[in-house]
Amino acid sequence: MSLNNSLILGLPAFAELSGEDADAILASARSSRFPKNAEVFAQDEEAHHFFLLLSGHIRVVRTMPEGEQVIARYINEGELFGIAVAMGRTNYPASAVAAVDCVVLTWQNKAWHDLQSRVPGFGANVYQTIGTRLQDTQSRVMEMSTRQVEQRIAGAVMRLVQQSGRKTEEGVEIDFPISRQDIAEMTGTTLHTVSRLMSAWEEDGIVRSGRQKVSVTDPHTLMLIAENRRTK
Amino acid sequence: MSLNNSLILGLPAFAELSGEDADAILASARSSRFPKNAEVFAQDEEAHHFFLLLSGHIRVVRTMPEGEQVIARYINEGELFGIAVAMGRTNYPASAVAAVDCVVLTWQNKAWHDLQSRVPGFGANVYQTIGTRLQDTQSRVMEMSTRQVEQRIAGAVMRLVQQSGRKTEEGVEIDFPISRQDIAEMTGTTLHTVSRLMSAWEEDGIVRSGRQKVSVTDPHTLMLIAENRRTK
DNA sequence: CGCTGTGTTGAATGCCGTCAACGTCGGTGG
DNA sequence: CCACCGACGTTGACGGCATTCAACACAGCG
Repeated sequence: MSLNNSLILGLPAFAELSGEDADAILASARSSRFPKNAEVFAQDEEAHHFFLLLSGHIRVVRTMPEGEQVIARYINEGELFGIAVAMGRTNYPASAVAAVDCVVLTWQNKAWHDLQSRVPGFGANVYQTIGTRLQDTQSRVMEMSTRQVEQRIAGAVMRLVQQSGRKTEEGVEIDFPISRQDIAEMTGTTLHTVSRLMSAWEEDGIVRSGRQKVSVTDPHTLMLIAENRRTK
Repeated sequence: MSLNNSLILGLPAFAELSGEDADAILASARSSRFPKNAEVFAQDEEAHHFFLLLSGHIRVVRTMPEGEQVIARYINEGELFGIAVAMGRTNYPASAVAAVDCVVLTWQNKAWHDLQSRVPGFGANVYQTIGTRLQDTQSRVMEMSTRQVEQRIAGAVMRLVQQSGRKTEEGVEIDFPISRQDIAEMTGTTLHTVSRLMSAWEEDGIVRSGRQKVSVTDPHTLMLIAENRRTK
């Protein structure tokens, strides 16, 4: 047996699943390793598969005709991604790139129906996931419409440490490599502005950051900045 | 019989539906009229119903804690809306307001399961709708990240006339009342900037507009502006 | 040891938001 | 009918935030 069912039994998408059903589901999946910066799938490519991230972090990126890139989201361990099939799409609307070395489960689209019928609550869970992503994206539109750059960057960094933070001796660190350019592509600004603001925050002891690395040492103040309630 | 099944038989969400099934589905629905500016449901309110717009236009609005508003989308005739139940949400994430006098079909959430099992392709159609809305929202994020205000406004106006346009003798007119403020809330800018730019476009013979009314007389040039390819 | 990717910082420009004032339309009530 | 009032629209002046342009520093890697 190649894959152990304990890989998926703890995940929300496969809650309430029996051990033997889990084995059957894993039998139809393929496990693969993607080294850092490898592309799991490419934007506009025909969507024949869907994926589950077992370990690592995936960056989902949309590229415009003129070449500008926007980071749609980061995928965390245990999340489904590339689920074009669930939305009735035939092509991937974005690319998925490994932010670090990753392990990924891959299914063919034709296994979708089997998963829906075999796993209780799978469909509901998936559609809730999509719904959550829609709400997150709407919130991002609101943030870009109503907040200025410093608040948006602070909010983005807060969200990253909340959902992918790792405690260290100097605060909470985003546990994958992330550049100024990446943060700029998440917030609709430039790497220059990100660099300037993060330098200022470092002066004030709010963050510690370096090459592709960001730690938050004073989450409280950073949250105040995100809400534009900081008392200078 | 209070509702005629021809009301819904032509709609994409109810494709491949038999006449008697349609009758049964309508029997579980309630039809109501909402005058202009009436609220169909309110943001954060518990979601007990979902809706289908039979006629009119609905504006979906999200309000921030500080009071700023953002228009998430406009709903056209024949579209489902307020489908929190399909995303596993218990509250509405936005408000829905009638942009003109509207006729709306309302179901209780408990009718959701019945519709899914009785109508072939209903589930797939709904999830495709949600998927499309997610992609649209992502595109909006990209647009706000990479284009400047004039291009964004041009793009928004083009989309409005494409999906809700009505031919008149002086071009294609958006067939519901829309103010400068509304357009600003769709594009993340201010009513002042919208007014200035639309005045300039009117000078150039690209649009004709007045109180809560916008007609596009030169769609080609407006599209060029949206793509930042206009030769001044 | 050079090269590429990443990060920092200064200076100048300009887009567009803010503030302000005024004009106009349409509905409403006396 | 007309006067009033609120919603909507226009336009000018000003200024600030953030981009743009530029130059340099530093790290990791082959």
